[in-house]
Amino acid sequence: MNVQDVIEHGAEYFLPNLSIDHVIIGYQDDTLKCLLLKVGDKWVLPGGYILQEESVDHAAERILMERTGLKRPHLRFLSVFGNKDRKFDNDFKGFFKKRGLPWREDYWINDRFVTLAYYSLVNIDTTHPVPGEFDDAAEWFSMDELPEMWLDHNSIVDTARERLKGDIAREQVTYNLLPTEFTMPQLHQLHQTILGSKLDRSRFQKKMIATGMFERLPQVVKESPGRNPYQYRLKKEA
Amino acid sequence: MNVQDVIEHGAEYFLPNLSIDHVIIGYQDDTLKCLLLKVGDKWVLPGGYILQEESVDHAAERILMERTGLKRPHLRFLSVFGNKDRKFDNDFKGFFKKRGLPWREDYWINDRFVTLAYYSLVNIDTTHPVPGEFDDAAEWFSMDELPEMWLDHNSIVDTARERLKGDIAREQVTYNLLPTEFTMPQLHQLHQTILGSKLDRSRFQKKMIATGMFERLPQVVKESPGRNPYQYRLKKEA
DNA sequence: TCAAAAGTGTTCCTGTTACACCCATGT
DNA sequence: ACATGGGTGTAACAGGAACACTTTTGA
Repeated sequence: MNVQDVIEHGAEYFLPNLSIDHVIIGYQDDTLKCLLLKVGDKWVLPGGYILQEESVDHAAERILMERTGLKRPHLRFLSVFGNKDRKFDNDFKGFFKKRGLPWREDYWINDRFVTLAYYSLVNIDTTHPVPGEFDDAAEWFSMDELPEMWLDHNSIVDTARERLKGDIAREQVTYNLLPTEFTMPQLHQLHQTILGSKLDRSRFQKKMIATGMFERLPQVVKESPGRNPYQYRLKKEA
Repeated sequence: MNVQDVIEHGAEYFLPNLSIDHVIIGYQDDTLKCLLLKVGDKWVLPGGYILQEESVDHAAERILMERTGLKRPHLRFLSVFGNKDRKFDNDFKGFFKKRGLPWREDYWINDRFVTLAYYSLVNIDTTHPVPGEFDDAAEWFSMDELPEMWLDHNSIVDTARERLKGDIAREQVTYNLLPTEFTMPQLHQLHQTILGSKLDRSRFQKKMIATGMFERLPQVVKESPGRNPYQYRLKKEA
């Protein structure tokens, strides 16, 4: 479905005034990053609309899959963003002009939208972004240095970052951000990056191993100076 | 706005396909109760629609206030319910028949609706339910013995009950369910009711007092057999 | 004075904190 | 050999769990 089709016929297929946005979080170079798409001059979160005969959950997974190809991601509801003046008309106006397409005030996508925001944790190396019809580019940005984004998308990202901090204290899900095989020092550094504070290395390691979620692989990898760490991976559930 | 107005003109004022539902939780006779409204032959959660020029947050508070008169309730987002076949047409059909009103398939309220569910904790004695135009009655039901409800409203209540269990472990908000002055034994019993399990009385009391959130009132109340408990109330924030 | 209810204390145990110490490897 | 980084151990402490003890009241 190309841009013109979405504008003209989208209202027949999608629920109006309701959208889904994804904060897709990855980890690279000791930095938390999220996937953004360039639309016109600014950036947006990967998102989409809900089909009229489709559940919200299904739409969230479908949209994420369309942009990343991921089938079983760690996907979690973040929050509702529903300000009364949440309209993209100005942003779309610039986008249409840049594309040389006609723009009309009464396009359904110019309406006020309530969005359901989700966040997901992905391995950046195995995620292959697929820009959509509206997107001029797809890029990973440090969550601490975001470009100018449409409307409230900046604050959606900030909300996700805060939420992640709280969530890792309760549940072990961060391994989603690493390759399937990883070392404890890597996991340790990741947690420190998420929390933005130091964690006792010794205690962290024992705590992680004590969860019983990970199995140690006999292999060791050689690197530079010090001792070689073990690798771990998630235990398969029985 | 009466029923006929809502049906005929609601689509001009409200966002389509999106609703808000409230699980309003109170506590009475050692039981968690929630406020339900009778519409036709079955019961529904108090709810409503979002005005086109109104934020979602504002709508949630407005709707709650319309049905309870409460201005500053403990209000919390619960979850999105968005099954693909979430339509109330059959339920509305029965309701219209019972009221002797004409019913048409294409009424906007018969469309598929995604709902944003909230839960709130209120003091049952100071909450005065106000039935709306659609409602034949308003009643408090034990959350463990719900009547037959429209569509998925039963499971929304169940979700709220589960959520509450988790939330009280993290934050002290349960005092919202009690009068402004209460005793530790009362608070203790409330927590046991919410969790559905026994809590060590001694430890509970010390833990609550240790939070420093409550101030002890010198007064004591006389009752029956045993010793008279102190009363407590929430400390005013500085 | 006895049972019941409320307040306080004691003991045990677990998990957290902050280190110290021991291994392995590259320079 | 030594600095660096990874793995394990230990002592001090805080908080949770289970239960005993004391105080106050009505019958």
